Amino acid sequence: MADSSRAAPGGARTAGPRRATKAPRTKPAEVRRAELMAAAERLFLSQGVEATTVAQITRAAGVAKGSFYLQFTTRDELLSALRRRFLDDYLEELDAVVGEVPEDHHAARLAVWTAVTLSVFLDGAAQRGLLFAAPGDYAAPTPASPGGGNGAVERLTALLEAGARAGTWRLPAARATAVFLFHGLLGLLDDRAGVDREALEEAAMALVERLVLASD
Amino acid sequence: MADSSRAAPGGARTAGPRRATKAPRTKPAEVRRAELMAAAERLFLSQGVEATTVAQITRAAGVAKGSFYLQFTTRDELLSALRRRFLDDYLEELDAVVGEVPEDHHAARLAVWTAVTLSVFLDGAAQRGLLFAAPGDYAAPTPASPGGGNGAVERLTALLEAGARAGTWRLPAARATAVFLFHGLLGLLDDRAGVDREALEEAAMALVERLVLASD
Amino acid sequence: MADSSRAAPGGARTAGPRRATKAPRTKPAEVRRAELMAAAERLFLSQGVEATTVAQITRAAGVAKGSFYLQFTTRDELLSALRRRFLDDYLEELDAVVGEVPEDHHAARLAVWTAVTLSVFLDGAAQRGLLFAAPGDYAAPTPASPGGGNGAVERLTALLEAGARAGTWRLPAARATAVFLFHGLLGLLDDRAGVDREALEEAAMALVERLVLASD
Amino acid sequence: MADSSRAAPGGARTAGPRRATKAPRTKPAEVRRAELMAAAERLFLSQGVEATTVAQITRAAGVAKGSFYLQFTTRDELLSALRRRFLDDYLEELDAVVGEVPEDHHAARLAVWTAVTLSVFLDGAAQRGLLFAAPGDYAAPTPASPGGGNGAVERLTALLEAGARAGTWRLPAARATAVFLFHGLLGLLDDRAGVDREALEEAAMALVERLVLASD
DNA sequence: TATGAATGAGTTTTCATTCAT
DNA sequence: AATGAATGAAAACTCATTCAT
Repeated sequence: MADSSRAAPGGARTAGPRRATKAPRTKPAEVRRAELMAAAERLFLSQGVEATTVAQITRAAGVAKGSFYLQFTTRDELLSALRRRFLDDYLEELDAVVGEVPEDHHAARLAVWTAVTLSVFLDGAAQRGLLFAAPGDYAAPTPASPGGGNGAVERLTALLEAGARAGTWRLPAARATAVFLFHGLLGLLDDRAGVDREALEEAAMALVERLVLASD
Repeated sequence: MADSSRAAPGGARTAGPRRATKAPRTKPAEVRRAELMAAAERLFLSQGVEATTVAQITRAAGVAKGSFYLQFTTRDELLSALRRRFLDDYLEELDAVVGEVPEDHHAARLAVWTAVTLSVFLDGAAQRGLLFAAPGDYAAPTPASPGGGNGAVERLTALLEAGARAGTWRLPAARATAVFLFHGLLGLLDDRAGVDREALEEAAMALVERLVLASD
Repeated sequence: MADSSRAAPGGARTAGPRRATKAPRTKPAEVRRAELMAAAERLFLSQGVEATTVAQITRAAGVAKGSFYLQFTTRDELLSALRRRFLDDYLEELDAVVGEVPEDHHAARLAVWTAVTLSVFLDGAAQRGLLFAAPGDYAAPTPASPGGGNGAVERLTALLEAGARAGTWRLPAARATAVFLFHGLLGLLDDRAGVDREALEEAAMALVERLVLASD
Repeated sequence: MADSSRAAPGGARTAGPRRATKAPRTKPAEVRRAELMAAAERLFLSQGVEATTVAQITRAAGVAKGSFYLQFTTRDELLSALRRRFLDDYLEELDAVVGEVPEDHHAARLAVWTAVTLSVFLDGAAQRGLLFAAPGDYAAPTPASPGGGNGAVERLTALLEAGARAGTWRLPAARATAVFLFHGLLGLLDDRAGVDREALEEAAMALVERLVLASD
């Protein structure tokens, strides 16, 4: 602030005792960014998003506070980046795996959609709560916010409609079913107290089948 | 902090000449507490929990900042109180309304459970996101956090099990079904973009029936 | 920031060993404000405006940092307040003292204007540089910023015009003369190296007379 | 840091095949310094000194941040350099132009001094406020700060004294008059609201004459 | 010489909580 | 019980300066 009373910063290493090999202090932006995101993810998980400060993140990442702002303009931007990355990965996997199933195997596609969703949110369980805390975060893109929605429900809706058209199942409201199904699944994940993965997957699959394939 | 039904302290009223008409500055703790909670609820709804300060709450409630701490030891305590109250009201209504249906009318009980849940969360839609933001907030009481759980899933589980025992429906995993159903329902609420209440209730009911009454 | 990880502040006195008499920790806003302004003025004087931090000001005023923001919404607001107060005082004195001289004693009015200006800026010498650092701070109110100007030049211009109309002096451009005179005076103040007050006033007066009463 | 006229280092140019056309990355220190100063001047003008960061300056100059510190040890040093350069140019022109007037034409010398000062500060108007913001920046070198002073007042003082000795005018206090005159002039520049250059110069000249040549 | 990633002290501002009246 | 001035511990973000490459 002052013209002439600015402190003279100093070097100061982070830690590391020797640096025998290389360990360049200066890393590619990509790497730094990834390290910060990883550190943040860990902290968000253990303390919650709100309780985590930029200082903690940089400390955990082993960089100075200022370095954070070399990668993100804002604490919030990090959050968005985390969200986006998680979603992108999820949707990418969804598309890849579902894409391998022949288009007219609707039931199989549904099973695969469910399995992938379950597995992604199981592994990234934490992200789920961390990144989609606000109600509406899973919501469909509305005219008001066309960027909304997360893609998963949209894909599922399309899948359900295709199956309905083909007569694989009968569904009065594909979109509502998709939403119900998606959230039901996530709820299951939230709730899994002492339930092992196997059992969880089995139960989930059964419920999905009941819901979609119900003869009624 | 005190009980609840305490007469408005007006010792000086009978004798003292001034302040004949004005409302008593000293209100029963219960009333103050309720006023603060109401103010907080309003603010949380319009601005979000994080963005609402104690100062704003007391201003809105028309009391001094210090008075807040006469009713709540902490800002967080207010949040808990709000949560607890919402849940208690919900569960109370659930018990009351479901209780009116004969014990052996399982399908009717399920329908009523659904209708009440839907209606409560529709009206208190906002609270939902405000008060149950963290993952696990709906979860069952675990050994780790025995205070967890919200009772709704537990009641639904019991209801589903009773119906299964009676043969009204067949369910391999009552608890999982209850969880799935509950979250699916909430998801539907989150997602309702331009859907009117009627349609929402109808769709929800249909889905619940499909899930539970599925012939399989 | 976090919902539940806020630090619990503590009391902590400022200093004062005993507090035998009264010294209420809680002072009227007016007083606190004045104390902060006084402290700021002192610091601005010795270190410059830019180099002075809010922390320094509150420390000097013997209050906690937060107390600053009870009186000023912003560091800049303090600056404005300081400016405004200085100007108001100056103009008030100008009006009061000049007002005592009969309206048609133009030369006397000019002398009084000069004396007051000199004395005010001598005593508040520092403010001058502190508060009117930006070029244009003394400027006339323009159509663009009608609030601009400091009033002193305007008053002087009117005074000079009156004298010209009365034939006390002849002036081709009253406004320009006023501006020139005002800044010349301030320059003198800036420059006074080892010159005592008496001498300064005498020299200033002589110059003003030369400039305005020049027979030419 | 080096001299100034150094051939563009192009040792590799004759042999190496690449970079045949592009400008040399390595420029003489003088040039770099000048480019940085130019960029800084531009930014200071448009945003203010305080608001301009080293990063902005280097970006505008098309060099890396680190290169700044190859030319200036400090941000403040750049400011000094800018100040010094402006003053040097001004004084140089003053000496050159005034020097062309015969030594005994005191009135003419004064007129020329005024014209040059006016013109320099009119063109470099902005620098004025940017570089001489602090009070005392125009002041005479004092025993306390012997580096102070800007030379202009000193030259004017000498000029006025010479004229007084020659009887061209009578001045009780040459130094005070010089200071008054100099600041009066600058004030005029500051104040010029909608006044064109011509009119400004005319008014200034008239005031200077009144002040110095006053019959009194 | 040139680079720009990295540093970290320092700044303003916010706000839960306390406590003297 | 009620008040609201006072507190001070953070938090987010900036930026002059350094230094390994």
